[in-house]
Amino acid sequence: MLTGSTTTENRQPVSAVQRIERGLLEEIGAGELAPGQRLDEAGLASRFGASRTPVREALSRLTAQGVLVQGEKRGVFVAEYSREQQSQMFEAMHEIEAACARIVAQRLDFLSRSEIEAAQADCVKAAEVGDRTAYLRANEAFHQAIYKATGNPYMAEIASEFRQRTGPFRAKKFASREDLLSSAQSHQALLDSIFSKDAAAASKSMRDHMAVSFLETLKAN
Amino acid sequence: MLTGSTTTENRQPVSAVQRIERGLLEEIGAGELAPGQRLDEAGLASRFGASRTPVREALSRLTAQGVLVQGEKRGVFVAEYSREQQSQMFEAMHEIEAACARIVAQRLDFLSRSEIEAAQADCVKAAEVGDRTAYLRANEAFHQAIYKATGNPYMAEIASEFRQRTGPFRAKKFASREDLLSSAQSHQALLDSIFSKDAAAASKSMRDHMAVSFLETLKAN
DNA sequence: CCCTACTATTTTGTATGCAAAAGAATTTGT
DNA sequence: ACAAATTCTTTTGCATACAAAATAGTAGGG
Repeated sequence: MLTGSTTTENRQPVSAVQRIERGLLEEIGAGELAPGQRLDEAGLASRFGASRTPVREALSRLTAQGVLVQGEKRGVFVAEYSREQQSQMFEAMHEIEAACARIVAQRLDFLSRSEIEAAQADCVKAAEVGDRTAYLRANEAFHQAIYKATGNPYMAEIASEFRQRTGPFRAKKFASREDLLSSAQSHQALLDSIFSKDAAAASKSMRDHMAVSFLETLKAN
Repeated sequence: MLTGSTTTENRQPVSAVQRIERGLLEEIGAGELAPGQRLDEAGLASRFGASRTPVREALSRLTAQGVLVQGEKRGVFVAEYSREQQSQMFEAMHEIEAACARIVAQRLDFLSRSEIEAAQADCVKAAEVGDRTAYLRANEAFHQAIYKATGNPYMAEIASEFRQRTGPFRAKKFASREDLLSSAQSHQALLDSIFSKDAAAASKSMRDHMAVSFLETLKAN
């Protein structure tokens, strides 16, 4: 969304701050750093082979982005959310995703349609062989292709950020091959409505998709 | 949105980082720091009576939030947006605001209705006496009351952040007493539809309100 | 006058040290 | 045995110094 990018777009050396920030984001997204877990400046400095200064800066940036939270007096923790908060986050996410679907239905062009279809084909392939890791990656790419097709970087960024935040608990619903196949099938229904260019239908279809997704996520957590 | 809060909720001393971050946010919002303007670590350190360390941290946090952007090789600048980017930002803002209106129409209760009405009364009062500063403040409070009424802090936070980002160029449309009155009147139409509890009408009404708002902003800039 | 090379200056990223605050452990008193 | 006080340790926020990178300024040559 309105957050700064941590991707290196130019050929600049990656600063220690960026390395640490990125490394932590990956660990949080992968569930290696659990919600509520405390992060330790000195330990991280040692782990990432840097001094406390860039560690502090990376931690501070991540608190500014809401990924980490600062304790009242001391300590920085991985943000955790109650069930109610998760539900509110999903609600907001539903709204954003539905808006994205509507916008895409209105402004779909040949290129973005192709990109979305390619991403869906990857989802289907990964689901059929029951490759969970590949499916998670393909699923993300699928949704990213939809965001890109909005042609609005701000919509794309908000949506991406919600996906990142909800990623760890969302990932738990993809336990079996059947789960993967079901998800990929759900995508197809969604795409049919988007490709119909009926904005209202696309929006509704995305809401339905997200609602099912949320229920499955609740069951899996 | 999903950014960390910079408000001090407990009785903790305000750190230099927080002071600097807040000070810069205020200056940007007030237009005292113009889009594209370069910020200078040493100058800020001197200005805020601190060393470079907290200045760097504050700047880094604000780049993480997208309020500032880092130059390719050096320098930190106030983020600036092309007309197209502003348009995209407004589009995203329209979606969020329309979603907020719909949610409020669905879940309005006595307390939130009262709060919104009180905020609108302040807008009307400020508009009638032609007090621009008071109107800007009341207008923000009005929109904040709507966000609060969603009962969803994530929706509220995204919406607030868009308002903060678009604030400087939006403020320019409130030049005369007539502008203020017109805006306050537009609010009333919006509220009628929200208070009707018709979610679709509320959503549409907010879209209309935002569309007019955007056109006026274009004219004033 | 323009271009290149060199030097000086500025900016950036980070390491280290220090003081204050907070928390944990130990000691003392009842 | 328990509570309060004291001491020790850890954490936090920040200042300062240093080295590397980037930029600006100057001199010399064509």
